[in-house]
Amino acid sequence: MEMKRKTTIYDVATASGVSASTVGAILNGSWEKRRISKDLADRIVEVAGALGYRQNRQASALRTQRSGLIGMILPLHDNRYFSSLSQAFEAEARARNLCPIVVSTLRDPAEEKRTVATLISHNVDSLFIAGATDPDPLSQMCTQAGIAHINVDLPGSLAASVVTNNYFGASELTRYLVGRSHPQGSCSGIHFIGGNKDDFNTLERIRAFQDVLEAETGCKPDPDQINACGYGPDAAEKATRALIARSGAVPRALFVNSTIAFEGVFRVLKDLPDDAFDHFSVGCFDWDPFLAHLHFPVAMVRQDAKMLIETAFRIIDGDRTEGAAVTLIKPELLFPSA
Amino acid sequence: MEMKRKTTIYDVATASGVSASTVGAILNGSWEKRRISKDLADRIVEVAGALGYRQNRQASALRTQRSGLIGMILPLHDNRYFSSLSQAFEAEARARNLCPIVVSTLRDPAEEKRTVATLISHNVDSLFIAGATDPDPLSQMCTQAGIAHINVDLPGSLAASVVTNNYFGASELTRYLVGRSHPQGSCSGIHFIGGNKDDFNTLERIRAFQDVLEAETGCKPDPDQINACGYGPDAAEKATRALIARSGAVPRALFVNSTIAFEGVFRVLKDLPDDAFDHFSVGCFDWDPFLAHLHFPVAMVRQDAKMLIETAFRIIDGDRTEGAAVTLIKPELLFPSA
DNA sequence: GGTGATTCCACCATCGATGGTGCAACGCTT
DNA sequence: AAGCGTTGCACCATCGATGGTGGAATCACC
Repeated sequence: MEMKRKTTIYDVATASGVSASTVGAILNGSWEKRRISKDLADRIVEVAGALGYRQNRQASALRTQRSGLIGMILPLHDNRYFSSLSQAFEAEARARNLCPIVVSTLRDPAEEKRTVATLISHNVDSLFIAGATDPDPLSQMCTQAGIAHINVDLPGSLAASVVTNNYFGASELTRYLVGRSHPQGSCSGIHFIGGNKDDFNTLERIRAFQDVLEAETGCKPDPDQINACGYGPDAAEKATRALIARSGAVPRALFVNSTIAFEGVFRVLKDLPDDAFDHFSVGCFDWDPFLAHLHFPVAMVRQDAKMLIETAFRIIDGDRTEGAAVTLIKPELLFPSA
Repeated sequence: MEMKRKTTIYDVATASGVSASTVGAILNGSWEKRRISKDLADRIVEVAGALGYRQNRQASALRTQRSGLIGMILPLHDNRYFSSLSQAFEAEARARNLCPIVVSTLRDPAEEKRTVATLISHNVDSLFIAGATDPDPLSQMCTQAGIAHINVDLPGSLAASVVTNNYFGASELTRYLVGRSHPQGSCSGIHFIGGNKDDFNTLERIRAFQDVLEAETGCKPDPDQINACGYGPDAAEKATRALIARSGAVPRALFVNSTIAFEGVFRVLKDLPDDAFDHFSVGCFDWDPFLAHLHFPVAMVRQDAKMLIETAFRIIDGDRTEGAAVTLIKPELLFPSA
């Protein structure tokens, strides 16, 4: 069973007494076009099976300029939203008979460039740039290499983008929070926590937060009600503690900008007395099944990973590099009915 | 900026008036061995940069028999444990200058085979088989193709394996649950939910559950206290409801066999009155940050993804295909102190 | 100046699959 | 039987990078 070298079409050819090109044509399905008899085809397929032949994709790719690989970069795997992007990406790739390569780049622009360079070297047939902190240079690299690509989750200006309608989701979430807050005329005590101000999505959500707050309460939120303290639970925890320490009380409402940030916020909230939540409501942009069932209600905005990916594929398949259109995908709103 | 064909070493060669082999040697770092002057090397590197040259890995792979790709299959992405395996795998791959390909196979043996066949076609330099329902046939495929591989998370009999010490983790978790249950002399009312009886890990955990239950209470658990109702929240939810309906009351303790199953169990528990948890304890094999802070305490066993992957790499790097040794990795125990 | 040792680079076959092209062999027509 | 169209397959160049080998040019030294 041990084999030093993989069996090639030449092995199959000599083993069955036909030419390698014939074997190749049969094994890659183009045998009818090459008018090879079905009898021969069947025989060769059998021999190939017996010899354990498997196509060498690099040789094929070298010749045909198609690798059969499709790449996606994203910030990290260990996150419900991003891993559901992976899952959806994979399903679509599989349906197209492509081998998915999903690599996380840890929100590091340098790592993003390195990774894209690697994927280009491996000749991915197309590339999904998801959640890249700096998508445009990546677009340039792809364009120069002639690789079809698309931005997902975060828009870029040099390629088509498919992103969640953050403004819509954040507006609705803010509206929900304001609706549960008293007194209605004030916007103080309603805070935004998490995310990064360099991040387009966060900016959109902040914009919605501010707009809705002002529209609903008639009061312009103070800058220190908005704390884009980064990703990561630790920063969010610290920010939440500071918030409570500063105001001396629990805020009226919190808009938490990711489940990751929520982890940190939660470390604080879980220790509060139960009655602290009587006039306090919390929302989270992003979804986690357990958040629906904490000892206090949490409103969530769930991004539609499947639709994001499907839409992106539809655009890439269409192959129209028509500028840098941005397609918005509506998120799902999961608000406690109580 | 638009480019129809990627620039090759030949383009760089003609552009700079040297031979392609010289360019190749310079661009892949073997120029010193080939005694090429540093002056020339510098000049070529510059030209290559200006032309936007990127190595064609398929051509390189075809020639050198090393693709620079490394594969891992796993059941699914959208899960904290598996996605942390991905994350750890990627870090190690990156450190070795390999491009990681992680593909989920949805616990489907046929999909596992198809995926491994694809990865072999792409000539991955080595393959991690994580959580495969049927690892041995995959081992055979790899062996025939001469591809180094290793089982992770679930052991196989044809290759080295690195798996969590499930028996240890489940023993400790069961001991914890029993220790909080009353009356101490009985084992009834302590249930195991989730997982699959075809799954080695589940079997190990059940074995530990039974052994510890018997050792601690002196009573052999009834078969219907163990319900490996599969993965997926829905089945677990149904099983939990049935359990409560059957016994007419909340059980004394639940051993939930994954966070996914926990989602289902939780849908039931969250609706129970608070005093239902007075004499009720819950444990979950696998970790989730939010589980630590529900309105009732949850003991968790956290598998050490980083150590699993690092150990597997160490074995693969060592390259000793010494039979099918199984290396056990201790999980972390996260039990509420209260 | 001649011989040998270096230095530095060019030439060329090779990896495996692919597809354009060439060409026997066979069948059919008149 | 000559002419012509088909059928069915073989031949061969090619994709881009790599590394063994050959050899021109320069240098050292007697």
